[in-house]
Amino acid sequence: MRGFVTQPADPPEPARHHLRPWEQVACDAVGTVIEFWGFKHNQGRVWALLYLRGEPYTATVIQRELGLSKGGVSILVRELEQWGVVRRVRLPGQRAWHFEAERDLMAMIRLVLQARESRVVSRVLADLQRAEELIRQDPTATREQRERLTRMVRLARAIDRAVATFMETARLDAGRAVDALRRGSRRLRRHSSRLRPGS
Amino acid sequence: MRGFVTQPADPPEPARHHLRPWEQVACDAVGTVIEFWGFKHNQGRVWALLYLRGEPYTATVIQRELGLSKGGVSILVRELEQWGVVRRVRLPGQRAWHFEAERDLMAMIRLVLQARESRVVSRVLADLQRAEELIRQDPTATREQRERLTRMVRLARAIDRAVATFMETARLDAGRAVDALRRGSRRLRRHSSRLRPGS
DNA sequence: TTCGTGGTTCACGAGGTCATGAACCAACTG
DNA sequence: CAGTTGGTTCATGACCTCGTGAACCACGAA
Repeated sequence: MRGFVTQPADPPEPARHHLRPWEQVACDAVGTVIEFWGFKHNQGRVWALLYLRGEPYTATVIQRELGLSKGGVSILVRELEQWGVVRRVRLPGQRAWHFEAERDLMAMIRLVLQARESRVVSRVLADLQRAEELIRQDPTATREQRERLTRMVRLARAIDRAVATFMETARLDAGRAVDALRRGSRRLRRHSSRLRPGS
Repeated sequence: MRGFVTQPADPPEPARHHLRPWEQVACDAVGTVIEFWGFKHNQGRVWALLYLRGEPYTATVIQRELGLSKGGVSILVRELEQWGVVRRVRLPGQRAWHFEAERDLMAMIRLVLQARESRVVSRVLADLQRAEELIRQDPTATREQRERLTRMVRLARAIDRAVATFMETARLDAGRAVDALRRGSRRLRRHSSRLRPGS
C-alpha cells in the first residue's frame, strides 16, 4: 500500500517540458559532473539550461522546462546565485525575477574550485597541522612516523597553496593561471618521492 | 523491539582501540578529504592508519584500531586494494592476510584522479559529444546555441586530455607531470574567454 | 574427522540528502 | 479593497549509501 505513492497512477506531464534532445543530454551531462563535484544534479541542469538558452529565464519557465517543483527551483536558483554562477536580474517591464548564467567557463571552474577549497582543503590542512602538533607531545611516536606525517602535511600545504594561487591569478587573468599551475606543480613535485626504505 | 538491536545496552568497547590522539586527527582528516573526493570516509581512515603505522596489518588489527566491524573491514580493504592504494601480502609464518599502504603520495594522487576520470570525466565528455551530434539534426537551434555547446565540449575535451596526459606522464616520472599540466593548461586557456557579446 | 580462526557475503537498519507540494508571505493590478 | 501571481519556507517522504553483525565458507591443526 505504501509503494504506490511514488506512482501517481497518472503521469501529470506538467504542461510538457519542451527540452530538445540535445538539451536533455547536455543538461544531464553537466548535472553529472557537478554532482560529482559535490553539488546537486539539478543545480547543474539549471545552470546548463540557462547557459545553453543564453537568455534570462524566470523561475516558472525553469520549472516547466526541467520538470521541477516550485519550491525546488526557488532553492536551486538561490544556491546557484550564492556561488555566483547565476545572476538574478530584473527585466524592464517584467515584475518576475529572471536568472541568467555566468558565461565565462573559466570563471565557472574557478568558482567550483573555490567552493571546494573553502569547504574542505584548508580545513583538512588545519587538522593535519594539529596532528603534527600533537605528535610532538607523544614520545612513543617513532621518527619514521613523524616523517610520514610531516610528508602528508607538506603535500596538503602544497596543494592548498597551488589551488589558492591558481584562483588568485585566474581571477585577474586566465593566462597567468597557467604559470600558477606550473609553480604549484613544481612544489608538488618535491613531495612525490617515496620515503627512502633505509631511512 | 527491533530498534534495540543496535544498542546492545552495554558498550562492548572491543579491546579498546588505542589510536593515539594525533593518529585520530590525521586519520579523520584523510577520511574527510577522501570522502570529499567521492569515496568512503573509512577508506581514508584505513589507508591513513596503514600509512602512518608503516607496517602491514591484519584485518583484525585494523578492525580493533579503528573500531570497525569485521564485514566492514573486509569490504574496505578489498576496495582499497582494487584501486591499488593498498596491497595484500602474505607474511612468512603468518596465515592471515596483511595489508600495507601505498607509500608514494604522488602515486596516490594519480590513482585518485584515475578513479574519478574513469568514473565520470570521459563519460560526460561522451554525452556532450552526443549532444553535439544531436544538435546538428535540429534546425531550430540557433548559431549561438551551437557555439555555446561546442564551447562546452571543447572545455570538457581539454580537461579530459589534460587529466589523461597528467596521469600518463606521472606514471613514468613525477617531474614530467609538470610539463603535462602546463600543456594542458595552455589548451584550457583557449576556452577561457567569454562568448563575444556581438557574436 | 572436528574444532577454531580468517575471511566473505548478505539482509537489514540507521542516517542523510533531495525534491515535493502545501502553506504562507509579498507585491502588484484591477 | 480583493484577487492574482511570484516567491520562500517547511514538513514529509522517497531514495540511497554505509556499516553492522550474523550466517556462511575455507582451510589448517589437533
